[in-house]
Amino acid sequence: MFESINTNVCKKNEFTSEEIEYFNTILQYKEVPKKTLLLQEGDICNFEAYILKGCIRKYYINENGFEVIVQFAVEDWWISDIASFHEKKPSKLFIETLEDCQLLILTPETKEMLLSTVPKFERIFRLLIQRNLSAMQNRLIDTIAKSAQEKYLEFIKLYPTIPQRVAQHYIASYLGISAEFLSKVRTKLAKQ
Amino acid sequence: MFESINTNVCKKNEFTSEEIEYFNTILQYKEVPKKTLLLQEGDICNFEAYILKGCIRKYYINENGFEVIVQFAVEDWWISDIASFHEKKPSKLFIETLEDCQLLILTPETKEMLLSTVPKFERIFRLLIQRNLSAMQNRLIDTIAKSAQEKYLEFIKLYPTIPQRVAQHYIASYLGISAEFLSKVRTKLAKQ
DNA sequence: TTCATTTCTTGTCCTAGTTCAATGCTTTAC
DNA sequence: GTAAAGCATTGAACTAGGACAAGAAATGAA
Repeated sequence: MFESINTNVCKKNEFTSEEIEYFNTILQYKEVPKKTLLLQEGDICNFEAYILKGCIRKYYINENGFEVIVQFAVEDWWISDIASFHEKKPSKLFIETLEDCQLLILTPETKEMLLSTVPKFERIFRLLIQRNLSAMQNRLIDTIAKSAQEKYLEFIKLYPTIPQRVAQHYIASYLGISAEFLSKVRTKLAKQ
Repeated sequence: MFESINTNVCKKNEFTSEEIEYFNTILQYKEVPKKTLLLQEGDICNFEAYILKGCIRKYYINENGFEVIVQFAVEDWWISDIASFHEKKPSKLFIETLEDCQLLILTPETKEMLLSTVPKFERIFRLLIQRNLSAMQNRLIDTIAKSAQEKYLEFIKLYPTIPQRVAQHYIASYLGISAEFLSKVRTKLAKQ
């Protein structure tokens, strides 16, 4: 059960087997059916979830009811609202399972225990956030500088498995274009 | 000279005066004239700069020569390409002073020294990145979900001092709209 | 003070992408 | 197995914002 998280998170063998074992005892296994809201606007996010199996979306609904998908997460990704989790403040986001999911959970308490027991994990999580920030920055740049078609091609190149798993209108919402226009882009591409 | 960085970075008095003093000896003071490139695409970013005085922009130029401003930074902000800095890989970004600047610099070496000597700083820098990530996420959402006028109003609300200091076309580039259209938005707002 | 450079504005025309509505196609739920 | 709901596609009409061009205003350098 822990193989994937151990190889993914503790990649470069900076950890002793005791440390990894401790890490594994800290994690809470959880199964969640599809279409479950793990977090709602206004809640304080009390988890960081590593996905063993399944697919999840994180999204924002603005004052006009307009929905923007902030992140898709599949196997071996983490999902959380970090700001809400760390600062214990109400989230502005929703997190919903799109498929039945198997998760490994850290809570604020267990994460705190982990970090104070094995401080080397600080670095792991900092790298995680850092990579997140880079990815978010690249996405912002693409959102501003690229056409709908370019964004879609970039998306399927970067996340080739996701289009097969999630409804197309979610991808449109992630890319910041209308579902109808994405459909038109796709038929145009198919004709070439 | 160090007052502002000490109150800003070490806010909650988690540090002893020796620790703060050590922090200050680590920082390198630097003056840079306006219109200086601190980082170019392809360089490895070797600094995290805290701005004592001045104004800086960080930007990306895509394959079509299209420019996107990723960040403005003024007094009491940090600026760097974190990904390039930490992973020592070539940057895709440019960083340029817009005014004469006074900076306090961390290099990979001095930061490493700081963190190994006073590990509590790990937390400070993690919080910094975390807030950065939140801000970037909000900006992405606004970029997708808001009209040009809404984005501009949001911008001047969030960063009221910046419009007086930087050329308008830079703000347009930050917002992801053309300079001409921003001008039209502004004249429309002025008429109301 | 002047000439040059950069920035801002305004107008015209154009297009990428939106909105709305209709239709058919897939899932899902009993 | 069928009804209902959710999805994807297509077309027609519309619009926010872009591209280009030309002039005005501001800034700066000598």
